[in-house]
This record gives sequence, structure tokens and C-alpha cells, in this order.
Amino acid sequence: MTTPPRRVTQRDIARLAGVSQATVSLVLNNRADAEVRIAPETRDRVLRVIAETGYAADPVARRLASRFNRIIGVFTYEPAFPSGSRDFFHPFLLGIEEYAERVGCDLLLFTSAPVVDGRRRIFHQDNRLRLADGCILLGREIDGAELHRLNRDGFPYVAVGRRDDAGGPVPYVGADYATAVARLVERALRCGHRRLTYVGMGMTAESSEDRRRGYLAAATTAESARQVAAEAGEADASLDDLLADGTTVAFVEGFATAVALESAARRRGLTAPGDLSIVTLGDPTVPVPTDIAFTGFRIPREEMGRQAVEVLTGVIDGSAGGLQQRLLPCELVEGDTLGTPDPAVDRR
Amino acid sequence: MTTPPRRVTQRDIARLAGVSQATVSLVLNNRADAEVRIAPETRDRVLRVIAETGYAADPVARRLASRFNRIIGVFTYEPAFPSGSRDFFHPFLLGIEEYAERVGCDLLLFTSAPVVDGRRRIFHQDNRLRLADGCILLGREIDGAELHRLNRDGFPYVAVGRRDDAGGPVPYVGADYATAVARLVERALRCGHRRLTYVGMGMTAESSEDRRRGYLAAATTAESARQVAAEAGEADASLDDLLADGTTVAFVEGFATAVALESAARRRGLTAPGDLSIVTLGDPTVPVPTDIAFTGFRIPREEMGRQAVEVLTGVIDGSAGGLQQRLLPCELVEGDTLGTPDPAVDRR
DNA sequence: CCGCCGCGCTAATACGTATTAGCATCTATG
DNA sequence: CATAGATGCTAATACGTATTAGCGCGGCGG
Repeated sequence: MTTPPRRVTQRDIARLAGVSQATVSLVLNNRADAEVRIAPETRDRVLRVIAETGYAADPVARRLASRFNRIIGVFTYEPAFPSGSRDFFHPFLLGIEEYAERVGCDLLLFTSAPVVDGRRRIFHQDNRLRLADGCILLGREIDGAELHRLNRDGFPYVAVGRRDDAGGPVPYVGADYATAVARLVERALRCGHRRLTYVGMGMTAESSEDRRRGYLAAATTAESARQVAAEAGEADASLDDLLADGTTVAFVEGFATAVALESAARRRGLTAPGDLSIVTLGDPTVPVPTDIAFTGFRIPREEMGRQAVEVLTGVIDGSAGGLQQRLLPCELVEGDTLGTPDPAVDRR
Repeated sequence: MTTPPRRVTQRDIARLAGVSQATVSLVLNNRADAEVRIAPETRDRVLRVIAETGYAADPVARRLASRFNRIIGVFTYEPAFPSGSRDFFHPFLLGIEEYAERVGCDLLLFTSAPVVDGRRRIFHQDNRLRLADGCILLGREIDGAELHRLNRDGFPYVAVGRRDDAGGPVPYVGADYATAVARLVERALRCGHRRLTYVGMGMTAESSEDRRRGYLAAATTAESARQVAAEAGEADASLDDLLADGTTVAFVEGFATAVALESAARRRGLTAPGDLSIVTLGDPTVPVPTDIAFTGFRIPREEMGRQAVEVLTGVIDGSAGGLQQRLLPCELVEGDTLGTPDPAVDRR
């Protein structure tokens, strides 16, 4: 294979147009300040040569000379596409792409980040972060130490999902889980439920924290508002526990767990919401086949992606004033699994 | 916001370790050629300072000096994520991401490319292509003129899907539609079918071309092997036409058309394959709900994505010898819609 | 004692663009 | 006609890393 023709540079343009490289740069950047002036005919000549040669500025060199690149980095703590996380990341990416296209930015997926201890690391030997003007962070749990470092380095970024401070406020676009869960709890209370159980996933992520907070804040008038942890695999034991407690409504963090719980109940001839109301606290993060329309809420993932780009562009160009933290409302889903508590159980 | 602390550079490391910047670079790159030697104690000292400062090489500067930045561009002629094309692009991206991760490359999605006349353009005013070392092209129909220009510029790229020459051979990783279709035709002939119809989509893309070629090549012993064009919307008219012709097996290019055809038949009390065998020629490109298991073949999309990256890396570093064109076999899907032709119809 | 060689490192330069100080040249003004 | 100011451009430099020619030094053979 013959060695490819060397790329066309500003120097080439300059030679062809009979000007200096600096002039080409000035023309390209439309510099018309009082400081810098280019005669119209010179400008035209340069532009003509540029058009003829199909010259395009090397974005890398541009970046080195400390200019913006119009590249937005996307860092996913798990692979972005593979089937497992597909349904989790996809809506975010959809929104991100849409808004990136709107503002004329390209998206750089950091697929090269090495996986250590089961998760990708932002910072590693050959850190490529700076290729982008800024970066969007996606993932259920984001390493606080890495957020610290981003803050320390002053690198523009935004997290998708609320994050606790990490050596300073973390810019984020999250979903308002606390309010959504609280609304659902209120609704259950209005239905007459008094014995509630929060079935968590035992995670420490902020998103879990927020749901629990909303639950506790709204459940104050309940007779009982306990919390347990459960996984989809232990649905039968969980169900035993719920029934023994006299729980009439379960708020289930994991969608898969809710599905398993409902199946377990049905296997025993029980129904939701007849014998036990089940409320889900978010869309499935892994594909779970089910025909049940669960009562719960929808996470505005796509919109979160869009707004993440919006916030990031603000952080990058510094036009964003103060705090860059947004919580978007979740739309409640009516569903069929929240009903009036069974009097027999209720009066126990 | 206070101005961020200046980045740590090799010069800083050099100063702290009492060596020159060049030495730092040499240590970092583990250069131990006969040409270049570093005393072990010097190396250790430099490495210690690097560890202490948390220094990370600026990938931008690195790329400027080395000409490679380990970035693979991904150009999709339609938006990559949106729902419409979701099921079409996703498997490709999955494979691409997997292999990119393996070879330690990042993925740059060219979302900034402007849409003109309903499709994105690679080449436009502020061309960003060169940020990547090379580029993967995705899309049903790829503009031949743009391929010409890529070839002329000597920019490394690879198309997903077979492409005709464009001012030179086009590197691609495609699916062997011709063989897959031919196999299905042979199978139909073995079942006793003699009157075949190819129901195309009226497209000029290479992928359509290949299917037709395979059809014609294998259908030589048929009594009749005609071609018609149809869309999902005109299923009833198409069905009329097929029945009037005495066709016993239809090879349907568009998955959605096949679904519509089957529905139309069922509405008339006809069945597939009882009254008409239906063979599909590829997976759905848009989501179409159906319970029917159509006879046809599966396009190895994920594997195409993987191999596209593999071929591209070869093209980029020039290690790839000659022609970079691969056709991957499609797996035939047994399905339920190809059967023995109805004797009543057959003998007409 | 000289020359040579191998070792360990550095100085210089390249990569392509953006920016800035300042040099010619021309025009207007006193 | 001298001078100030405006105009149009260029030379020089910075950005941070990679590469290469070559320098100084010590040891060794002659």
C-alpha cells in the first residue's frame, strides 16, 4: 500500500494563497477584531484555496492550542451497548445524541477505559479524558474518588443521576426519586394502607438513598413503615415475610424483584392488588418480561440525557452561573397493582 | 470559579526528578531499545515522581506528535440511537464497542454531521473526520461520492455492508446475502416449489442487489422466477398479484412486508405455508410485532461490527496486506413459513 | 597518552494551530 | 514635509509530547 498523502495543513494553504500560516488561521477563525484585520480580497483568496483543497483543521492540534473541540465525552461505568445494560443506557444515550446533534457536538465514547474490579475507571495510565471538552458520566454507582479528582482538576463534567458532594458540588441531572416515591406512598395511604414495607436492593447509591428518603418522609402517618432488602431470587422468602408482617403494600426498588414477587404471589393463589399491593420504584434496568402493569413511576431517562448535555455545555463555556444541579420529575404510572387493602388483612 | 491549577506536564516531572523532559518521555514509553538507555535508578526516580504527582500524559499532545490517537470514528447515516433505527444499528454498535474495547480504542460518534436532503453528510464545512484515526461507515445506503472522496484522500475507513468500488476497492465487512438467498431458493425448490416470486423493496443498495443476484442464480431450474416490488402498505394488492400468478413461494426482502403479507393472507382465511410459503430475507430493520416464526436467515450484525473494527485497525496501521473485504455467512432460520406447495395451486 | 567505544542522558526539533507583538506601508494632518 | 495613526500582514512563540542526533564521560586497548 502506498503511504497516504500527507494531510493538508494551514501551511499548505498559506503557500498556495501566498500568505502566511498565521493569516490562514486568522481567516479560518473569522477574526475581525480591532486588533486583527485582513483585506477582503486576501480573505477571499484564502477561502477559495481552502475550498479547493478541501482543507479541514486538525481538531487535535486545535485542542492542543487550547481551543474547544466540540467533542463531548461519554463515560459509562459499564459497556454502553451490551445486552445486559442495554435497556438501562439506551434511553440516556438517545437523549444525549439528540441534544449533541442539536448543538453540533460529536460524542466520544470512552470504550478504552480499562476495567478494574469489575468496573471501568476514568483515571488510568493513558487517560484520554482531555480529548473531549467535557464529559458525561453514566452509571448506577459512580466512584466518589474519581469525582473528587475531576473537581480538583477542574475538568468540566456532569453526572447523570444525583450525586453527593465530592470535594465540591457535583453537577448533575437526576430524577427526583424522593418526590416520586413520596407521592406513591401518599397515594397508598389515601387508599387506606397502614402497614407499608420498603423492599430495597441493599445498595448505597444516591438513587437508592433518595427513594428511601422519600418513603420515610411520606410514611409518617402509617402504622408501620419498615424497610427490608430483597433480591429477585428470594421472592418466596420475601413474600412470606411480607405476609407475616401484615404488610398491605410493598414498595419495591428493583423492578425484577417486583415481577418475581408478583409471580410468587400468583403461584400461591394470591393476587395483586387483592391480597397485596405492589408498587415499583422505577423502570426495569434489565429486560424482564412481564404482562403486569405495575403501579409506579417512569424515569425521564431520555430527557435526563438531553439536559445533561445542556448542563455540560454550560459548564464548559462557563456561561452557567452557579450550581448546575437539576432534578427532573418522574411521571407516575397508574398501573393495576395498587388497590384498597384487603379488610381481612387490614384489621389484623 | 477559580482558574484551575495548571496541568502537570512532563516538564514538571523532569524538573522534580532532575532530568530532562525527553528522559521523562522515554521512561514513560518504556523505551529500552539499543538506541536509548536509561539507568535503572534514573528510571525509578522518574517513575516515583510520576506516581506522586498523579501525572497523566495529555492524549492530545500525544496524538499530535504521534499521528495516532486510538480513536475510531463511527459515522451513521441516520442517528445512531433513535427508536426508528434502534434495532438496526444497535447490534452493530454492540460488536463495534466490544472490539474497540478489546483493542483499547475510543469511539467517536459523528453526531455533528449536518443533515442535508434527509441524510447526514460526511463531508461538510467543518469536517471532523480527521480527529479519528479511521472511520466505520454504517447505513443502508452510503453515498458513492463520499466513498470516492475517502479513497482519494487516503483516509482509513471501512464500510459495514458490501459496497461497489468507488474510485478503488472499498474496504468492507458485509453479509453474504447472495449465498443465503440462494440457499433458501434451493431449499424451496427441493420442497417442490416451481413458481417463485421475489418481492423486493425497490432499492438500489448493494445489499438489495446481492439478494436479487442470489435469487436469480439459484432459481434457474424454476418454472417461473419473477421479481416484483412491494411495500408493507400494499400487502393486499401484492397478495392478489401473487395468487393470480400462481406463485407458491414468495421471497420477501422487507421483513415488515412479509409480516403484512402473512396478515393479509390470514384475514382471507389462507395460511402460510399451507396456501403460500413466505421466506424473509433478513432481520427486521424496524420493530415489527409478530408471533410468526418466518423462514429466512439471520444477519450476523454483531460479528460484522466486531470485524469492521478489526479490518479498520488493519487499514490504519497498514499491516493489512491487500484487499480488505469480508463477507460473513448468514445463518439460515428454519421457521414455519416454508412448506410443500399446495398441489391444487401447483398443478394449475 | 591517545583514540575509540559504549553508556546515559540532553538539546533540538517536529507535529498543526492560535495568538500576539510588531514591522512595513499607506493616509491624513499640522 | 515630517509625523501620527491606521491598515494589513508576518515572525515568533506557545501548547505537551515523541523522536533523534549527538554530547560528555569513563573505561579499555594499543
